[in-house]
Amino acid sequence: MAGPRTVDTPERVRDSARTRAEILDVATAEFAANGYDGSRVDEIAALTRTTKRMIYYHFGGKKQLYIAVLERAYARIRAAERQVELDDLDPVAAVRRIAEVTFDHHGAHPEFIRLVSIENIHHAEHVKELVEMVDLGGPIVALLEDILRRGRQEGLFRSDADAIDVHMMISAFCVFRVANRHTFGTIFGRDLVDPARTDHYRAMCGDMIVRYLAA
Amino acid sequence: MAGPRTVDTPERVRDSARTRAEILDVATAEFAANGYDGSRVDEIAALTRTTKRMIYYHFGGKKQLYIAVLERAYARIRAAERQVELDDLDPVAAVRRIAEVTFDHHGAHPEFIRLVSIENIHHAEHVKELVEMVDLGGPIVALLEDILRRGRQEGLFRSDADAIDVHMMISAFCVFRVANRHTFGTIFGRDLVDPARTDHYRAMCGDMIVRYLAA
Amino acid sequence: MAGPRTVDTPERVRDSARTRAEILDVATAEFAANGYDGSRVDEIAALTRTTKRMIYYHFGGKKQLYIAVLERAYARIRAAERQVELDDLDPVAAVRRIAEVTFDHHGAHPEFIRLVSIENIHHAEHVKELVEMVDLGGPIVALLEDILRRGRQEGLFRSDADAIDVHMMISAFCVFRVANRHTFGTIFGRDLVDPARTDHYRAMCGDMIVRYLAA
Amino acid sequence: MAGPRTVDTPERVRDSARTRAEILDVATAEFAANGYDGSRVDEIAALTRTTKRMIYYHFGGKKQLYIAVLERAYARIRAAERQVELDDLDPVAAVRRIAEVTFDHHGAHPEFIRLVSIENIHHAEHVKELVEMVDLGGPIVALLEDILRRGRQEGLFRSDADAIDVHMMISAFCVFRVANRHTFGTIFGRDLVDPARTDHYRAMCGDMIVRYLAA
DNA sequence: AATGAATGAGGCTTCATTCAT
DNA sequence: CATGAATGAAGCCTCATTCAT
Repeated sequence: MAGPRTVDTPERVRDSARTRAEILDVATAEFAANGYDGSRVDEIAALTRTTKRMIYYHFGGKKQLYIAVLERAYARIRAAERQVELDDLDPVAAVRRIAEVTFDHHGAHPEFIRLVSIENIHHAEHVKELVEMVDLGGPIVALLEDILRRGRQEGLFRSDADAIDVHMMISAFCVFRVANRHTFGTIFGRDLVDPARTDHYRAMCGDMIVRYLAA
Repeated sequence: MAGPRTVDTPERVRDSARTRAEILDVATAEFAANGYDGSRVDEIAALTRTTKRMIYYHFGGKKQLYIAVLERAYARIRAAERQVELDDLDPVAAVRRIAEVTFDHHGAHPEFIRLVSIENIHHAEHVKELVEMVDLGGPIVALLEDILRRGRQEGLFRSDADAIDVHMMISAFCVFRVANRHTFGTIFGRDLVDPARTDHYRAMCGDMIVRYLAA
Repeated sequence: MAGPRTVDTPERVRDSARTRAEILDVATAEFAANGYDGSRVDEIAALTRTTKRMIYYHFGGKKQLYIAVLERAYARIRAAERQVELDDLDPVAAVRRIAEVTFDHHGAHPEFIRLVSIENIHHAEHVKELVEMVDLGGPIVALLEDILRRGRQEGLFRSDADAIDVHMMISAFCVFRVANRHTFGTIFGRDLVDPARTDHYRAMCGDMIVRYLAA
Repeated sequence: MAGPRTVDTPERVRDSARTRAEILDVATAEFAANGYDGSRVDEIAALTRTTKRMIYYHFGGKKQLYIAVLERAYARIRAAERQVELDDLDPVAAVRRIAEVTFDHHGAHPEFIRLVSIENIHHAEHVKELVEMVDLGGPIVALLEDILRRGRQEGLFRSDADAIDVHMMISAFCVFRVANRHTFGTIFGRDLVDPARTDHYRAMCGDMIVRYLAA
């Protein structure tokens, strides 16, 4: 008699995870490229090795797929923030380091920036669902609060410095560079993500926040 | 005593212009609210006193209507920029004034900011068409270049200050506050456009650019 | 007091006729080019120096305009047939002459041929209306009957020769050459209306009918 | 005893093919009846057991459906031509047989003739696409060339006889009878496809080509 | 876990025609 | 005779989703 196929289940599971991941990859690219309404379930399926039915099987529908895409994208930037090492840096250098990490992450992940823009077009309705499950903002705010406290204690930072404000200013610069590169480039003839100018803008971002915070 | 209707624009013409304007108003709101793909020509027409057919008569189609909306929105911010008066201001005050005008315009016109975000989702393809007809960026750049030159001559500004960069930094702050208010507010629990915080952020924007530029 | 404008009416009338003629010219070209359903009232009007309103004023609507076009086209071929002179020709030469006149007329008026094709697509519904007003076929049939009678009497033509059949055979050849030139040319790589081959086909048409009729 | 369903084509596939065929049947009738522009996708769908959506699923659009209709119609006449058997016929009889086969095919397939007329209204743009994929004219021309060669060798046919010309003359007669029956019948009061006259016209067609070719 | 076929609602666009001036 | 604006019906097409196997 044939023995039971004990190895079977794990492989199926692994295939399942792989299928999910592949769908998420393609969907991320599509949603980032075309927006939510501009993306097509058919097209996403066609770019996958699986079929459209699988999207419904694994995710339930277009909207849930989009949320899953968003969740994974936010998870990745949280991971990046978690890996910043700045224990031995003085407050000023630490803030600059955070600005640079944000700058580089956003530069490296334009599709994430686009997803955030798309989310805002949709009044963040999907992120609202995410936030009920995960704390997206806590870590970076906690990090900044610690640095700012030290900086204020040492008399290096202005007394009204606020962690969320600082994060906002850094994000504004880093997000705008990527999110608005097309209109800005078209109108002003300057490509904000031109590699030749990356160092310039990274320094500019650091200068901006450091000078703003100076006591 | 004033006579009746001194301007002799024929009724027809006025009605036509009014119809166009009404469609543009509604379309601006719809496109800003739902994005390009998320907006419905039927819905735009329903919110108008005219019919769907008129949209095609006056504009030609959904895309051309969207471009017309975009054009009018950009025309308005150019008009706002043109009205800034800063002849008698010293360079530092002038830059701060420009930052504040931008800040206030964007705060007052969130639908414009949303249209710009939508444009970037579409890789600025429509703005590219606009730019072939109108110079959207020239005026503000010229204005800033003049101020920066004066500031550098007086030793007030850092020597590497660049007009387009300055405009970018100001825009980043002012655009982000409005464009990303939903995700930011959801994640960090802070409403960036809360009227109670408007003065704070306007000052923050001015500080940011003034300090960045300081020699 | 100003005198009455006595010369006015005649001019208006002449302009009216000219307007009608211009519309008919354009409409003939359009209907022949695109078929009835494929033609656009807007387009016809745009190609005219008048406006769309005039089409409705002068003709009543698209369908009536089409009928007017058809009527004028048929009137012209009747005129051509009327001008054939063959009193002094023997029956054989006369038949050949008629074939050649038909051949040349159809070759010179492809738009007429196309209108006839279009009419057949529409089951000749409009020609049926025309026929109630004008006798479109009588003249040519009478002409042929006369020739055939003489030919039979002289023992030159086969005894079962029939005028309508003869006209049909000639028409088939002359109409097909023009009406089906596009599919035929595409499939067989031969342009049936190539000027270099016109003489060849004209002779072929004459041979065909003369030999068919031979006793 | 016959076994049940010996061919194991899956149900799905058969259903798909049946759906396609049903749509093609209906579409052929509609396009032949109303022309391309006069036909309605909605109407075609309504006359089917499937829905309008399926037309787009299986064919892609109205135009592609029309091309598919055309392709099938041409495939059928090629098949008819292929089945002519005339190995043992002398050249004269062979040419007459070909004329008769064409005559009978066209008489039996008026919808094909109408499609060809419609194609010519559209300047054969769709047939041009077809011709890139299939050789529509080659077979019949090859057949005729062979017969003409034999006839010339035997001194039966005139020396300038050309295969494409012969095909054209036959086609002209057979196509005209069907394609122009409505205008011709209306104008001359004679129904060219009246069954009572079929034999007469078939013989007339044969006579025409045989006499034209005679040495 | 996978697949081709099917579906219904709704999207954008176009047309012939008429109205007000 | 002339004109720009307006209309309503209807056309073609696309989408997210589900069914049968």
